[in-house]
Amino acid sequence: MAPLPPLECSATAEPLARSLLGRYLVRALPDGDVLVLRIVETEAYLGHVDPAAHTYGDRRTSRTDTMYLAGGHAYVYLIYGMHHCLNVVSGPEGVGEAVLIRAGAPVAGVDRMTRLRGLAGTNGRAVRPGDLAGGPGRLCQALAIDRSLDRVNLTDPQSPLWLAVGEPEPDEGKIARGPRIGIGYSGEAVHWPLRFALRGHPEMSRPRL
DNA sequence: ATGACGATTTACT
DNA sequence: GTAAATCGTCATA
Repeated sequence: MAPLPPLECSATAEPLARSLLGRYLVRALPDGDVLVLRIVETEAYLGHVDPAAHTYGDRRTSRTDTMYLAGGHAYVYLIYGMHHCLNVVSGPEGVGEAVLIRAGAPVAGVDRMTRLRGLAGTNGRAVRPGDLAGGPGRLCQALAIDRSLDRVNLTDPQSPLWLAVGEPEPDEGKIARGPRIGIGYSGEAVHWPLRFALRGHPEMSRPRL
């Protein structure tokens, strides 16, 4: 699979969030296993104008510094003291925008992802759609993504985590949008329709679009 | 130095 | 439906 052209990530967050749908996230583990997820849900965070973004008002801290890198780098942070979230930095260097990867459909390495998620047991319980990577924290756990991958170059196939281009982009009609999840603190921005997903896809997080 | 809180998930009533 | 888990980050002092 071909890597995502770096130029595409210099787009602003909103169009990038749409164009990442249907693309592939490739995780090369230290032991050689390769895990692949097809991206089915994203959210755009618009930077200094966006009350929901970590970079609102151009806030610069040691954590948010990553969001000001050039588009195509990974921004990984810890949330609620226990889950990680993966973002694709967007826009040119110096602009604090990013796209949160909210859900993916398993393509390769399902067994390994199931174990990483702690759903392996022999206790016959079915793994239902969305259990593996239907949510930003689940997705990171399924791909063994943590802070050590912060600032990785996602446009380089040599990286332990990178973005690949596979099938042609989905039709606009297959893309649904709605308000973002979990940002109730952000005033008017609660209503901004910056969440994108492949319409009705079973692996997306709740509520489904 | 301290306190409040979060771009979530899970288990339980 | 509600609540607990759990800690780095950020603002205030």
